[in-house]
Formats: sequence, C-alpha cells, structure tokens
Amino acid sequence: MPSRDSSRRRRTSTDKEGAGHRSRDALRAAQMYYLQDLTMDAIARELRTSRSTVSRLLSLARQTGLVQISVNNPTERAPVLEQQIRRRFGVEAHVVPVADSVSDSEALERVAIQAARTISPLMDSNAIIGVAWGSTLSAVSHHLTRKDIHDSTIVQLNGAGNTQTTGITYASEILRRFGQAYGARVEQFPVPAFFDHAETKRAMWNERSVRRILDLQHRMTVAVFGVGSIDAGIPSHVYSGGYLDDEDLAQLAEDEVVGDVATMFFREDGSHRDILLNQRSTGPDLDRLREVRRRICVVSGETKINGLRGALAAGLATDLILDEASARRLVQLAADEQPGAPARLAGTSRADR
Amino acid sequence: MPSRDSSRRRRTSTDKEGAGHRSRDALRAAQMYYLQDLTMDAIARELRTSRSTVSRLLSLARQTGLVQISVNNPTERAPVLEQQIRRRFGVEAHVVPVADSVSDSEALERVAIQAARTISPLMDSNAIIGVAWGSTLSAVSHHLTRKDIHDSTIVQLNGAGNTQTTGITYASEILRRFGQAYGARVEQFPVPAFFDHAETKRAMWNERSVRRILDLQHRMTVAVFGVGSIDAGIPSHVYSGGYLDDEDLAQLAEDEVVGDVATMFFREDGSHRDILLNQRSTGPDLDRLREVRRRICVVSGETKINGLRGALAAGLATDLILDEASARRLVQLAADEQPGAPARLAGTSRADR
DNA sequence: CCCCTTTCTGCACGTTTGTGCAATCTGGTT
DNA sequence: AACCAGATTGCACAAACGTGCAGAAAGGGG
Repeated sequence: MPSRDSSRRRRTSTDKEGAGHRSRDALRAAQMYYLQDLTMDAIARELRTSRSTVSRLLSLARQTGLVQISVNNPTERAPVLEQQIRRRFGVEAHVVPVADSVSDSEALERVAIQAARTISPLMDSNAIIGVAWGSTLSAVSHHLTRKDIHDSTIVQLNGAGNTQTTGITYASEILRRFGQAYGARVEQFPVPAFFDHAETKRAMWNERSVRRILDLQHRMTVAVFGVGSIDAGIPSHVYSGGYLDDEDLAQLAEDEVVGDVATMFFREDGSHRDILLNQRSTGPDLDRLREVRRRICVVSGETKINGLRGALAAGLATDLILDEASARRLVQLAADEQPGAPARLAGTSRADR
Repeated sequence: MPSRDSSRRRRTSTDKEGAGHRSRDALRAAQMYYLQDLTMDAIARELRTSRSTVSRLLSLARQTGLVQISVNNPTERAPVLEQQIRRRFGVEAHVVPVADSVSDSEALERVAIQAARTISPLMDSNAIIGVAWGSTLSAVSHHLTRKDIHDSTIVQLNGAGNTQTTGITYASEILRRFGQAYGARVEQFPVPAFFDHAETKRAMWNERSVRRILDLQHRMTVAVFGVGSIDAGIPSHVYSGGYLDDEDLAQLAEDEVVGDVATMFFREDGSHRDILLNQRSTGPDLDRLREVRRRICVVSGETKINGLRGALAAGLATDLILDEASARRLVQLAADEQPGAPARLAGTSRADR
C-alpha cells in the first residue's frame, strides 16, 4: 500500500457543489459495502478516512434511501396467515413477526418500523397522501426513511385541536415527518377533531380554507391510518384523550359503534349510517375514503381487534399491516363465524412459526 | 405470557412441506433483522434458537434472494462519469468504485461481484439469456444470487472446446451457475471455439443439434459478455489460451482487429466486415447480436480499453459495467479525439472521487 | 481579524456478527 | 436394531461494527 497521507485535509475546500461530496462518498461507500462486500475498514482505506466515518456514511446512505433493502415475500408460497387474510377480507396483508412474549409497546414499535418500510415503496410521485394521527401513526412517522419523489402532498385526514396535549406527538409533528421523508408539501387541517355542534361543521365546511383541504382529500391517491377500538385495553386516545365526554361515549355505545378510522365511527358490520357523532367529526366520509386507490391500515395489538374487524367489514383498507398475534386472532374469529370454510386453524397457528 | 415450551423439539417432525420451515424461519428472521432492526441475538430468542443459527438463516435469506439490497443511483445527479459515458456512447454505464491502488485481480473480483448484483434485477421470466465465457464471466458467475424467475433459458453464446484447460472454469461451469441462480434450463453449445476450416463450420451450422442452439440465440432477450482486447497486458485467454496459432494472430493484426466479444472480432471503428477469422469462429453474428434487447458488457481493467472502445463503436452493448479507472480513461480518450466537446476532464477526474 | 457556534472527525470501547469445529440429530440402509 | 453419511446445531473465538466523547475544522457574525 502506497503513500496515503498526502492529500487529505484539503478535501472540503474543493467542496462547493450542492449536495456535496458527502452524499457522493455515501454512494461510493454503499456500493462498496452492499454490492462488493468489502468491510468498512477496507472502504475507509480506499476513501482515505476512518472506519467510523464509513460507518456513518453508510448509515446516512440507508437513511436517505440511497440503499434500499427489501424483503421479498415470494407471493406464491407466502406465509399462510397472509394468504388467509387476503382470501377472507380481500386486503393485502403484511404480517409482522413478533413473538407473543414482547410487550405491547415494543410490539407497536416494531410494527411501526416495519410499516414505515413497507409503505415507502408504495409512495409515488404526484401522490396526494392522506395521513391520520394517533399513537400508531406517530410511531410510524418516526421510522420513515427518505424517498425522493416529486410534487407530492401530505394532507391531514381529520382535525385535531391539540388542546389536550396527551404527550403523544401532535398531528402536525406526524405530518411534518411524512413531508420530510417524501419531500412533500404538507397541508394541515386546522380544525378540532370534533365540533360541538353539527351546524358549526357545516358552516366551516363552506369556508374556503377548509374546502381547499377537503378538495385535496377528495383527490387523495393514498391514505394511511390506524384504527381505534371502543373496547381497547389501552383505549385509543380518541376515547380517552378528552375529545369525547361521557354523553358522547354513551351515544357511541347506543349506536353500537365498535371503532373508528380517523375519527369516523362504524359498527361491527362495517356500517356507519346514522351514527350521530360522525356528523360532528372532521374525518373523511367513509364512503369517499373507500374510493381512494390505496388505503393502508396499520394495526398493532389484539385489543384493537374489534375495531379492526369493523374497518375490514367496511372495506376501508386495501393494505393491512399488523402484528402476528392479531393476524392469528383475526383469522380465528373469521373461521369461528363461518365454519363452512376449511377449518384448519389449530394446525395453522402452529405451522407458520 | 402464555406457556411456551410445549411444542418445540417436534418442529422438524411436523415438517413436511417442500421448502420446509427453514426458509420460513429465514423469512421471519430477515423481516426482523432488516425491517425491524432487531439484533440477531434478539431474533434468536424469539425464534428459540442460537444466534449463530440466525446468522446463518440471514445469510441464507440473502443468498436465496429473499432479501434484496439495492443501491439506488439517483439518476438525475448520477455520478458524472456515468452521465458522460451515457452521453458519448449511448450505453447505460455502471461504474464500479475501485481505488486505483488495488490489484488487477482484486479489481476484477469486485467488478464481478457488483456486476452479478447489477444484472439480477434485469433478468425476467421467460427470458432467453445468452452467456459468453472467459475470465470475466467466470468471476461474475461465482457471485450470482438466486432470483426466482420462471421458464428461462441460458444459452451459450460461442463454442469452447475445453481442450486446453487453462485453469479457468470451463464454459459449462459458468453456464451451470447462471442456470442455478435463475432456475433456468441450460443449453450448451458443443462446438470448439474456432473451426480449422470455414467449411466445417458451414456444415455444422446445418446440423439439427446446432441449429437448435442457433435458433435460441436468435430469440435471445438478454446477452451477457466481456470483451477481449488484442493488446491486453494480461491477454484475454482467447489470445493466449492456445485457441489461435501464430498465423491466426498475424491475420488478426493484418485485419486491424482490436478486440472481440464472444470470439467474434472487430476493428477500432466497430466494423467487422472481411475479418477472416470470424468465418471460422462460433460466436454470434455481431449484426444479429446488436438486435438483442438487452446487451450487458462487463469489463475490468484498463488494458482492455482498446477492445472496449471497439465494442462500443460497434454498438454491441446497451449496458456497461466497468471499473472506475477504465471509465475515466474511456471518457478521457473520447474527449481527446473530439475536442469540440466541453473539455472538463481534469476537473472531472477529480470531482468524482 | 477574531471569536463563537456548528459540524465533522478519529479514537476507544463495548456490542454485534461471522465461522471453524466438535457434538448432535436425521433419515435411510443394511 | 444398528449403523452410517450428511445436515444442523451451539460454542468459542476472532473479526467487524456502532457510538459517546473530545478535539479539530468550517462557517458566520461582529
């Protein structure tokens, strides 16, 4: 190995160009590491820098989407659970492997990481991406990786007066992260989650500022949301965050509501007609939502199962990302209801481990 | 957390299904490692196995193409060299970063690894893939990663009587590896590289067994090849492997040949008319080759530059994978010839490091 | 020109990962 | 039943990797 210390500390002075030599080095390093299988140490020597810098360059390359790692789900022999869900509910399922023993919060975290990586490839240029808020989406938003697409817009799906800061990140924070990851404009929806009076909502819905958002929502090409479930052990913060008072909750019970998507409520069979609270909610009309091309639902935790079943019955999602335990439970319940179908369940829940 | 240790050592007895639980575990492990960022140790605990097994599962997952890692070359601000080559020669260039200080053989190895990974995404179902042989292709063949495509065929581009085992892997070995990686049928071309008499070739070309191969070559959708260069420092073994005698070499010189692709020769300007040896060579007609949709040329080493320039002049390739030094040299030479163009060369060769 | 703030770098350390080897397990055969 | 060949496992060790920290460089005002 020849001399190596001559041209060194200059480097940045030659640096002028926009993205800089940093990302160029990151590309080089990524190629050498992921395509040529060199060690970071070897790369460091070629790049005349330290191994730790290479480590950081690679980390940058992953972060900025220069490197894309995809785990291929060979569709034919896909895991049994995903096939079953697809068949029964007509949604593309992405089951996140999580052992039953991990805590709920860790499971959420892991579903969120995998969700963030699963949705990236679904995002395209010129998209209008509707994003809800809630603990699930918040977690997802933290793990998005950058993807360079152009002229896209992130639009908030439902209002969220952050009057009651419950500690979760604000809706605006979630949106900001999405916007940053995809280099997209962000359009907030500056209304409270619920109006007190349906008339106020009607009035607001005629305001130009609001109509602009509604129009964007109308032209959405992708929607990303979680679900709330009325009986969730850790109740969706819609139900516990002070948005609804006792009277509202009683009304929901009377209307047989099982859950919500973006603060729009529905029943176990998926119906949402005559649910009073929806008249005061700022979420998107569910019939309209169903027309969005790609509707991605992220769910973690068996406690949300009832809300999820309602959402599936309503046909709100085209893609479903959920943890393994919930997936199993979902299939199980469906089989119990409809025993005509091949009842290979006990076998199933073992086979896919 | 419920009981957990009941069903365990059974595992393989319940195992019957084709691919088995091994690849299923590999998929799970891959998801957890690459999509959820768990450590192998954590995965091992969830899978109830040892960390080393997880390491091996992941290695399997990468090997079998379950995990796909791609390094995204953001086309707009692509490395300068690749743009320049694209503009001047009309081929899609993939420049492999290799420091000038590494040995030729190591450079070849690294170009080969990256080439193998670069061509995988280009392979599709129902393809007919023509493959040449030589030290470059041999190196590439060692690093192919599996990709599940269906009903494809690998066809040998030119004959190679392995009468003279020079130590490099036989053509058949190269083909076998390609076939295995892509799950494709392999069609060998059982003729010597060169006939002694052109008439023998004509006769053979009417044999049914040969015609079948020629027909496949005619329907090729992808071709993969290196280049030979007459004056290569480490001469392509076509020129030194005993295939050609002194008289042949003299004839090549007289015909002003600079190099070959799949044992078909051409001149610096890309022409190949009236090159006598081509009448006795078993390689594909170059005019025909040019009609193949995707023609991938892999080159490592500046010594091949003359052959490469001829091949490019002949328009034999649509995609070019080459090491950085050669790429620089290529652009340099082109600029010298045609000084009208923006002569930003000194700057260039520095800027892209 | 100097000073302050921000960013970047290499080192050192602890963690994480790959792999040769011996022990074990599996399925098939005598 | 006993045996054997091949595959698979966990262990132990070495190699490779990530990151907090302190110092150095770069950029931005005054």
